[in-house]
Amino acid sequence: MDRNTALAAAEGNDQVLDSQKVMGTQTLVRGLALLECVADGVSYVKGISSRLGTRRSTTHRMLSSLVAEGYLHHVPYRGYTLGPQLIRLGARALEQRPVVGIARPHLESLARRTADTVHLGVRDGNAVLYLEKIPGTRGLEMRSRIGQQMPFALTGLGKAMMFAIPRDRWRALYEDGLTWVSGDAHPLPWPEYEAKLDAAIARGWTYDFEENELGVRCVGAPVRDISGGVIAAISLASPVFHMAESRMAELGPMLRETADAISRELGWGS
Amino acid sequence: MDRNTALAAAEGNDQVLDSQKVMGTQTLVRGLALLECVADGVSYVKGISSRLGTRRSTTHRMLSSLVAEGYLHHVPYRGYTLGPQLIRLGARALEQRPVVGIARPHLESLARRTADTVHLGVRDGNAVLYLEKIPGTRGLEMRSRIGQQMPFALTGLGKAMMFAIPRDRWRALYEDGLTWVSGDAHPLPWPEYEAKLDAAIARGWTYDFEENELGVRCVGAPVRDISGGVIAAISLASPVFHMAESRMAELGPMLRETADAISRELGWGS
DNA sequence: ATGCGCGCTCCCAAAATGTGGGACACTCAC
DNA sequence: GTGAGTGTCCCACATTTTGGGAGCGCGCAT
Repeated sequence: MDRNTALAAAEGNDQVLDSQKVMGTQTLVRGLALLECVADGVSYVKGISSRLGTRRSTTHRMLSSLVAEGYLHHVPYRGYTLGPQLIRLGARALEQRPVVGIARPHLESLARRTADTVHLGVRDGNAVLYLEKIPGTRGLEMRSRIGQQMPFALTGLGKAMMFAIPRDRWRALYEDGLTWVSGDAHPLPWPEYEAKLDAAIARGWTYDFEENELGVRCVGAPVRDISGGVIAAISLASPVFHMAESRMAELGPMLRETADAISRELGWGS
Repeated sequence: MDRNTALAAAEGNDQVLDSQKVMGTQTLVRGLALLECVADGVSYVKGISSRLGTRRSTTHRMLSSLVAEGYLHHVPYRGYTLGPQLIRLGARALEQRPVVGIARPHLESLARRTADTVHLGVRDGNAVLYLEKIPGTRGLEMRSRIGQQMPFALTGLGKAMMFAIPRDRWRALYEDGLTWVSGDAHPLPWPEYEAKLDAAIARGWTYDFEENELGVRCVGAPVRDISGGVIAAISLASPVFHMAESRMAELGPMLRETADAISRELGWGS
């Protein structure tokens, strides 16, 4: 089955075992892989079938089904793009996360008081997934978007969620984060990173000094649920100009209070 | 296959033939139906399998695959919810629509000048699908959300897109819209509806007087692309209090100009 | 203007894939 | 406790999927 090896190779990491896993749904899994493929901008049959390792006729069959169900949008001879059903389901998926609805008013209050950009994110594998964003009102827009992923270890959000991750896994996440970096980031060297994370845990909130995006600093804090585990994090971000170290130190407690208020609504400490 | 008839009925229009269509992807189509099922809040195995018409073991197999791929989130003995991959793909699907990115600055400008809620939507079957929303700054929040659907014929957005729909299909869309209405809407009777739509076409923008949501009025205008066809629409909405008829008449031309500016960027009239 | 690559739509035999029945351990709610 | 329902196996059967092929049409590049 060269298809499986191809898929495993495409996935890149420890998914090699995955391909062996839940068997009995080849068509379904292939269809989902096809969606990812289109999500990555591969919009023509040839590219898709070569990336999936399926023949043209098989690929066409799946494409037609996905188009018929509204998961793909199709313009003949112009290619395939993600369809309206995915927009709908994506919105539903957000609604179904209790933390989003509960956090929103708290985040709005934070945004009003600080004028900075507010984020809510959860862990998704080795990434942070943004669930909510309230743009700052200083006229300088962050590039982040709901549904976007960022390296877990190199964001204020991710570092706040590190609080609940066993120390022996920090290094792996840190190393993974380095593989994401483009030009405009200067991550800390490891020993310093670890030390700063320890300090953040003692303090109760995290700092990010342009480590992920040049010119942007942020402050983050973890959100916990009824089990006491960290299930999300919030952050405040702004251009360096508005984020002097002294101001960050003032924002920290505010972040932490907001995060704790959300946590309490989720049942934390009750 | 009663599942297919149910699906076809849910789709509403000429999809009845569809169920016979693209065969050879049963597992994929079932898996997608499963996602919709979970999206509708059916989160337990029993409910899902009965709605899909599949046996427990088959349902479990699909569920496990979807969880493994991140399309579903699973808490043992607590049920299934839509997963992070759908949030990601939903966001990508939005990015892949050129109209969203092109319209955004125009919509932001409109929002700043009017302080009302701005919407961008496209047609999705018999519904309007919101692609963008900029909340008004009058403190009164609309319930609408990106990714949400509304009855096509009963919204300012939908009526603006009616401009390009052959007159002989208006009635069907109107009737379909009536099947959506909850308590808080008073749709116009048909003859009046048709007359007002004619007037709107002559004028170049649409009005909606609380027909879809009680207490909310809106003004809409169509967006065209290079082909000249209407591919989207924009609208301004606010509580009745801020939407006197006189003000709506002033907003109309502004809406139309913004819509046309977006259309031109999409290649309209070039 | 012409050609070629590729997209779209059929068909069909072979076989790989998915199905569903059954059994057992476990969890949760009543 | 008890029972309904979930999570996890296994396996023989046959339905479903596969992919090769052939034809037509579109559009890009030369």
